Amino acid sequence: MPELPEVEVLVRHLAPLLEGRRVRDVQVFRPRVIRPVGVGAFRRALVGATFVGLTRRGKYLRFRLRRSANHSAFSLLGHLGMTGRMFLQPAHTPLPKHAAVVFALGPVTLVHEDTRYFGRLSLDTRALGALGPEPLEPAFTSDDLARGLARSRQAVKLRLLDQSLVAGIGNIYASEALFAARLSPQRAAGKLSLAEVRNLWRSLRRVLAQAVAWGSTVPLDWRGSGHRDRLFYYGLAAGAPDYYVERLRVYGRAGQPCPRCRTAIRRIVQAGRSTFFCPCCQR
DNA sequence: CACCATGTTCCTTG
DNA sequence: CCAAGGAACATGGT
Repeated sequence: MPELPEVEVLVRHLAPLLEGRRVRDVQVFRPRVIRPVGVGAFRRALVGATFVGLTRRGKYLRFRLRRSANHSAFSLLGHLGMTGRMFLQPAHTPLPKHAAVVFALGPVTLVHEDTRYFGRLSLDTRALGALGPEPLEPAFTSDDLARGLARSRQAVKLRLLDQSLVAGIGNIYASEALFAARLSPQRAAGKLSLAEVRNLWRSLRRVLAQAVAWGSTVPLDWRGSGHRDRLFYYGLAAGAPDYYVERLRVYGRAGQPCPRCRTAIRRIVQAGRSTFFCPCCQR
């Protein structure tokens, strides 16, 4: 799925475009995507409501809506799963093949499309309660990370994927942060020294912040229908130069030279998922 | 046909 | 209680 940086950039893009728009209609093409179950209740809750805000929490998008000026706002949680996207398109334009849920907003339509339908749109926000701290917030300290890693015999890479330890890190940025910190993904989390944890904490924040900055700079094709590439999840805008493509340093680069020491990047499998690292730099 | 894929949840086994 | 592994979800790319 899009991880914290991709969701953050998407939220910054969408928030001002949604603000003040009223939901005229909701079409649910894939009922399994919505929570709680029940297309009727879902539509009744949303049709007529107005978007008043959009923020990110971990990998979730949190839409805020209001039914009228004297009603209090409520939340709609969005999660993009592995292949989900959200974008606005002009009303009455053809929907993508895998449109799961569509919000008619008058002149524009908000599309949640997802080829694999692992994503969710939910009026139940309890999932947020299970999330750990936001890694880019000042409140997230190296001590928080240390506590999350302490006394665990799990590999540090796997601990970083635990959303209750830190929210928003996925398979790509776990590998990238460990490369930046020069730590082996296979190290037992609880055996890292305090200095190593601090270093990982700094690397994690730097890698995520740089990815957000990069995604905010690169010209993206937000509608992106049909694009599926490694370019920050959405495709490159038409006509944009292609010098943006180099970005990830180890993820997906098995066999290629390490950007630091030229040793071949290795791919291993941890808990059924690929991890990429430099066996020379990362100890 | 084989294997791979930016995620989460649930189940079983040790 | 914890950890590990696998399956499920579902579709497409190589």
